[in-house]
Amino acid sequence: MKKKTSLKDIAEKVGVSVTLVSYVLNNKMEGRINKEVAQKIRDTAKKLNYRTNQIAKSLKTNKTNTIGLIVADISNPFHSALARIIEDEAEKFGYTVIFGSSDESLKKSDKLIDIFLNRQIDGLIYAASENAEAQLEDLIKQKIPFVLVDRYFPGVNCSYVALDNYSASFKAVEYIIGKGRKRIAMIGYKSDLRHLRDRKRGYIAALKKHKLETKSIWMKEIKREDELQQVEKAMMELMAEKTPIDAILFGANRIATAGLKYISALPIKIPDELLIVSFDESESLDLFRSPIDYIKQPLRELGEESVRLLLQSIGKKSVITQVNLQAELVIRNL
Amino acid sequence: MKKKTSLKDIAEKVGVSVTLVSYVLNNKMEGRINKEVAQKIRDTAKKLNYRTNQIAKSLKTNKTNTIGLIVADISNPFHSALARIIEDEAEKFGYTVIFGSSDESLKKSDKLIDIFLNRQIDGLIYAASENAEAQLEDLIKQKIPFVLVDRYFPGVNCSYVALDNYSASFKAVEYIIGKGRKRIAMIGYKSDLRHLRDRKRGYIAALKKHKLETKSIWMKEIKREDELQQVEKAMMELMAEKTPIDAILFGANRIATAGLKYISALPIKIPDELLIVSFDESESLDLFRSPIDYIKQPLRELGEESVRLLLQSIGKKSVITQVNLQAELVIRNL
DNA sequence: CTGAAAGCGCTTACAG
DNA sequence: CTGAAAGCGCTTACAG
Repeated sequence: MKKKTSLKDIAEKVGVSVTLVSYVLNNKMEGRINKEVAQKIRDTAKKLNYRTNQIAKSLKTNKTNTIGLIVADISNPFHSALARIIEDEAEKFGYTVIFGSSDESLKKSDKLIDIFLNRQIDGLIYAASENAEAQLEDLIKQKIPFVLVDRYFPGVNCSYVALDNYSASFKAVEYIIGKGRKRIAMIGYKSDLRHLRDRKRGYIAALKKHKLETKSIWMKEIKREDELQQVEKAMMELMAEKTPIDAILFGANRIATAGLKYISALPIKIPDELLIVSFDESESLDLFRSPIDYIKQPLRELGEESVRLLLQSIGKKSVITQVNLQAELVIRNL
Repeated sequence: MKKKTSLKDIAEKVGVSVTLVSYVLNNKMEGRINKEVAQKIRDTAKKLNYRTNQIAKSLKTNKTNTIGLIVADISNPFHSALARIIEDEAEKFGYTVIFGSSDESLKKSDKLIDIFLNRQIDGLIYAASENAEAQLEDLIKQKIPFVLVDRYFPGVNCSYVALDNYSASFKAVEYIIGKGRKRIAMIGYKSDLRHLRDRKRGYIAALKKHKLETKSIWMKEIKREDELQQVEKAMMELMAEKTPIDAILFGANRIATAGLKYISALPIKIPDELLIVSFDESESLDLFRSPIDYIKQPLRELGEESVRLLLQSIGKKSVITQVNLQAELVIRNL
């Protein structure tokens, strides 16, 4: 790579000081600088193909205009859709995004945070995983600006933007009940993550409110490993009962995809014999035999708001804002 | 944010020079440094919670250990899956990834490249869009290490890792022909991008080789805007013929998703009346009435190889390597 | 075995 | 209206 041109190169060429070049190229002291000199500097910069060295600038200004984004897995459609929105919103404010996938592992996220902090990110948008409390407290102690997205931790006093998972779940189950279903199951992840627990709580609460049966074997909790087999097993158990279930709520997009794959091989009438509602959008829902109802997360708001909150807390004293957005229930079987 | 501890802080605390601290923390001159002093430096670094300032280091070493990744849209499953693989592979070599979505727009990619270069990325992995030739020549002229992924440009002499799209398409159509189909259509994007043209060429070539009819109205080219409607219109036209088509090749995952949505409302027997093959994997293919055959891209190789080629060309004199990987045809209807 | 010093490419008070 | 100079936090030849 040939040497890049620096402010000094321009200064020498034009015959002025580096200071002046810096002012002109940054549009500072506009009124006070000789128009002609300024123009000459600009022309020369263009001619020499000058490019600001952000690294040098960052070192001096202590600002990198970079946001770190940690999600569980960038290849998960939910996360990549979120990433795209965050990218666009960040770009509006002159920020670039570096990203990493934690695979829900504390160790990996620790490592990512470490790398990101070494790189002097201005702030972090973070879909934290289980048992991240200590890690988050540490970020707070270090006064690193960050905003949680999608996830939240009751014991940790920090900003977040997430779904109101309890209400979303509650609403979905009430809708199912309204359709006359009585034997309603749910498959969710076995996890202490609050947002996932809230989904389960909403499910139970809606059943209780309407005095419907809540059987513990109807609340299936699966591990993330071998998702496909786990969901399959859960479905089999649910269908094996003498009086089978007549509705099911899938607690996440990947569970739905796995569940639908299983059901697609079965001769059940959907939705007549089994009403299905899922969390999150996904292609699978559209292309199943009959379109599946789902709980639509306000992705755009999630992404945009998390960027806005983060930028707000960067620099300024951090006001803690916690947002739980409402979901929309998308009904396709009328 | 409270002041971070620097090498100087450690040096003062221990009572040695900054030089020495730098050496120790970077494991340089290992044999030549007093063990005890070294240990003391390490201990103090840990105690003061020292964190390398990568920005300062980068300014000095002229290396950021950062890769820029530009895809059309990070929320497209194909791209996000690729991004994940690139992330993991880059991480193995100590690189972090910053990303941006170009939306197939030259203007946006120009802007992203500009931003990335200002940030002194060490190299770029780029899924370039139409008419990018001049832009790429410019990168070459500036000696920016970069590798194209997924896309390639016949006139541009640079490294790339992509599918052998011609063969993939050819193979898929031969498979269709082997199934006894005679009236085979294809829907692809209207685009001069070489990899997309190669898919069309492979389709035509296979038909010709087997002396099958090639009707121009069977080769539908749609615009990326209003994909859904465009595909719908194309499908309607194809189905409207007196003797309808008996097979179709979808030229990309989004086209397949749109096409399947349309077909799912139709009372056609799949695959008996219409054999469907699609480029790329996607959930839709699994959950359609009957699983859809597809051309599987070697995503892992694409991602890993692009990182490897890039790292190879960073620093070293760039050897140009062009790779066209073979696709795998995944058959589900036996 | 260790340190003083230059320098990476910027910004910005300060002085004139 | 303009410039000399310090300094951001590192690395690294050079000297001893």
